[in-house]
Amino acid sequence: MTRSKSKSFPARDSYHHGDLHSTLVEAAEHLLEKQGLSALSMREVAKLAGVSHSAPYRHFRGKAGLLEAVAQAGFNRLAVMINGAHDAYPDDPEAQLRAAGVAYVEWATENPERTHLMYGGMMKSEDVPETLHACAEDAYAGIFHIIDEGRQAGVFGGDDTDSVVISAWAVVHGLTMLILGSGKVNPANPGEVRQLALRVCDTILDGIRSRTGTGDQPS
Amino acid sequence: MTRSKSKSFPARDSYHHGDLHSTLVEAAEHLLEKQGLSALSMREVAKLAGVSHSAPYRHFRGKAGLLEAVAQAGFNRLAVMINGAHDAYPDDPEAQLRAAGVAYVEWATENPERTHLMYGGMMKSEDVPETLHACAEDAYAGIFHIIDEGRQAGVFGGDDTDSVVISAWAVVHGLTMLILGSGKVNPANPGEVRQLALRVCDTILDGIRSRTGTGDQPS
DNA sequence: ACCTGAACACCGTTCAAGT
DNA sequence: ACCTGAACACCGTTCAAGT
Repeated sequence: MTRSKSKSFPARDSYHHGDLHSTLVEAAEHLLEKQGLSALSMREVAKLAGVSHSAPYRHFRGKAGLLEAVAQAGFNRLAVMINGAHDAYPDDPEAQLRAAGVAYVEWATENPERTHLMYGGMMKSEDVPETLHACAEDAYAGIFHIIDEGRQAGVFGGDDTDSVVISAWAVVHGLTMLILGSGKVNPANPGEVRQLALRVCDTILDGIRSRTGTGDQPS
Repeated sequence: MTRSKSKSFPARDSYHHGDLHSTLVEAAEHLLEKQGLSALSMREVAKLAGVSHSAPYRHFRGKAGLLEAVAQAGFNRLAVMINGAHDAYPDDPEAQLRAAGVAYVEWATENPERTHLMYGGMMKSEDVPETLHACAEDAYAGIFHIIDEGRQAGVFGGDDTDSVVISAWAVVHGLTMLILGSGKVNPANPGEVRQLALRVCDTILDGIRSRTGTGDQPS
């Protein structure tokens, strides 16, 4: 059982590793979800990737740089999910928002360590790099797009789109944190997670729906 | 500048330390907010408290135990704030909820590292101890109390109190995480934080207000 | 250009020994 | 009962040297 070459992280066929950069990111994601952030060591990641413990430093600016790459990948995934929800329900902003919310909560509760990482659980907020903010911005833009279209169609109200977006994102993300942290809900029970997510989405929809109900609104 | 005895963490006057337990918690809180979680070491906490690096192990079950105590203190603080908001606005559930929400967001943005710690950013969720859940439960009970009274008074609607509580807590906590993690808002600008918190509270209040508006509701 | 292995300073934790 | 200091295994990071 000397798992020196696992299926997911194959050994290279030469002195140089073909694509060590992404191999390291995958290894880090794997160890992160398996052992938790506090037990994640650079040396273990390198060992799992099949290289010496100093090799990663040619590809990332230390441990923080590697974790930053993992967080970025998470935000990119989020943006893809949100845009997918938008495209799946054309001309139905409520359904788009519900689908995006449920997908977010489901993914995040299935990948708790990555989620915590993405929201800065391990770096002093001052030195969170700008590239990470840019990735979060992409996901934010997806929600903004859904809500902005919904407001133009007269489905959603609110004074300005940004504050509606913030409220919508906040409930969904807050629910996720409560599920992960409270012990009141078993994250491994997909039905319960989904039901909670739907309920919370409905509450926020009740809060942001246009009050006129006619489809047009005061300029 | 050999700050071997600071004002906040005074040296003891004998071989035994009078109250090392709480001195260590205070030292940990201080270093946590100053340097961030990843830079917090047990040895530094001990040095700041003025004892040898092995002394803390008589009082806490390792580093995890010390951080657990810090997180517990945070939840207790939260519960006090929520109950304070309740008592400050008798018979006005909307004002109670707004006050609790704003107080929460303000405290959490001023103490970002402690907040991340409380929500499990550094422990595998499986082994978050039961005592921590109990403290979170106290804070949860405070919100529950406000919303339950509001529902009985006909101010709030919803199918069951728990799901309303979850939505309310989620927006507020989610907003906090967004402020800390997004870089879109400067947490050091109290006016902006307060304004955002109020807007988000109003959105959720719009979502949970009773639809009858008369003060009584179907049993 | 990319990877290795020795080296350094640090860390968490334990345990016999001191007061 | 509480605290110390040496000890151990580990970690992040650097750097001359190898391919």
